[in-house]
Amino acid sequence: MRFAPSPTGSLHIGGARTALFNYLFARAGGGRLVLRLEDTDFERHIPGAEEGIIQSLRWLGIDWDEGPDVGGPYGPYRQSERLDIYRREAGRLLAAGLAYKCYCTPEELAAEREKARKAGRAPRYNGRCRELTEAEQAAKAAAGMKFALRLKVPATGQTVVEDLIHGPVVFENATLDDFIIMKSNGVPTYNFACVVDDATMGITHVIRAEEHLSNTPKQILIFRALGYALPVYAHVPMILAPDRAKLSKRHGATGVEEFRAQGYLPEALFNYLALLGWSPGDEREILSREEIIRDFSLTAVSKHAAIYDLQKLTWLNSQYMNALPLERLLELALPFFKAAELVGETLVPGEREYVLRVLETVRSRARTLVELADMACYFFRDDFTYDPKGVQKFFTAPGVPELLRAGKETLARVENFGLAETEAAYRELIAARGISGGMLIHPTRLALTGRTVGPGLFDIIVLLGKERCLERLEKAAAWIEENAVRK
RNA sequence: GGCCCCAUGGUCAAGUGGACUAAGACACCGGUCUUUCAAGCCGGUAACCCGGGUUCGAAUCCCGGUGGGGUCACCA
Repeated sequence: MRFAPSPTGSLHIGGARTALFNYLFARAGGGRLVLRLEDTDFERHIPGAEEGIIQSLRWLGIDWDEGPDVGGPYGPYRQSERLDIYRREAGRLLAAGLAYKCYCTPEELAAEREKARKAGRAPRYNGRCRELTEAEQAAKAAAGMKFALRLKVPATGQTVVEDLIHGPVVFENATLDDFIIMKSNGVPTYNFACVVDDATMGITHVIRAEEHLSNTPKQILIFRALGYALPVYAHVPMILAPDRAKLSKRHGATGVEEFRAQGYLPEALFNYLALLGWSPGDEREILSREEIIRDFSLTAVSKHAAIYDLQKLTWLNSQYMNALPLERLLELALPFFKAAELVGETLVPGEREYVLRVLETVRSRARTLVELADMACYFFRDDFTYDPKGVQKFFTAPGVPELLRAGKETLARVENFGLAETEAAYRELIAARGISGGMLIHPTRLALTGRTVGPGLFDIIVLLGKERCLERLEKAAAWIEENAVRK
């Protein structure tokens, strides 16, 4: 099987899901997966797109057995490097009389189409050049006119696509026209290059998005003309944006790279994408790569398009954030921590252990790595500000600075700075003052973190350590006095 | 518009003629836990597009509507 993107942009989740299904099918059935770049349109070619696509696929954990970057016995794997192969195959068709030269200009054809559209007819090529005599052809060639190659399509009969997901899909040949297989610049069109490659690369299964279903009869006709055996087709349903339309840039972040930047985990996206159009048939939703590979089957793929749901992806992401080994989470989170300048380029001795402890206490609250870095912020930096709403709520009562200093003194006296010890000390202070726990705990959290929400207070206290707690409590007390916060 | 595909809650999705008084998940709502916020746990609202057939029996099969999507390039 193969995944064949064109380097005209970044990999969006629709393409990623198609790649994923190819990958799953290959790995489940012991087949080979080949990555092929369809880069015959040099005008839409975007420099760097190929690298971006490869990077996105690898980040997701999808790998392939043959491709432009890893080589293989059927290379090259970029269509732009296979032009001689297409020309050779096209030459065969021409010689066999299965294709012919068309001297019509793009302008003429566009005019024809416009006329057909106005007349309410389907725009079809009229086959004008099909019956050109030798003499007429020679004349046009002598005049230096450029030509494209068209395939002779039978005017009658049917072409049937035997699709693994949809079953047989029948197309009337009469609805097709003599389409172009080689452009006048000597470059093949998509359908032709695709077929030649699938045939010469030994592709047995073509798994692609349903938008290609209507191309398939044309490709089958080319296969037959060339005399190659047909692959098995499976057209997977499309992924639609929440407005039910095909994915496009106006739908915001739909690229794999963007999800990555927003702090989604490859494990979560992999799992989510697999669930879009496929299910194991039971109630399991959180599945490992191995489970998915083991249970995946094309016949279990649904027929209808799916609308992706960011909320469910986010939920899955949070599930993975909580279930992954801490070491793995650290690896994934580190780039985000570095970007937020919570840690430096390299971790100083002991820092790794500290970060792991932070992750452990914070991760159940974060749904993405971006949120994680944000929530971990005050464990690494002192330069936070106090949440204004929190200030209103917890810093305005009279006596708060004094209370915070009392808390400071209390903590200062704790010998063994552990969870039980610090809490016991604080509870004692609360009891001695005859106040409710919240009256001390909330201002303390705000003083220590700048926030009103977060992990349990004593988890924070212990993790920050005595020294920083005392500093921050004093700093907050002074801040309140300086800023004369009053109700 | 022609051709093609599709149709179970807002979304993903189980279901392949009787086990359907239609699973499960996300989201939403309520409760519980609690120093806050999450997480967790418990519970709730919510669906077979419509109309005809076939059948003892239809979410499931057939036909027709309707709706949604895709595609109609010397793009891929």
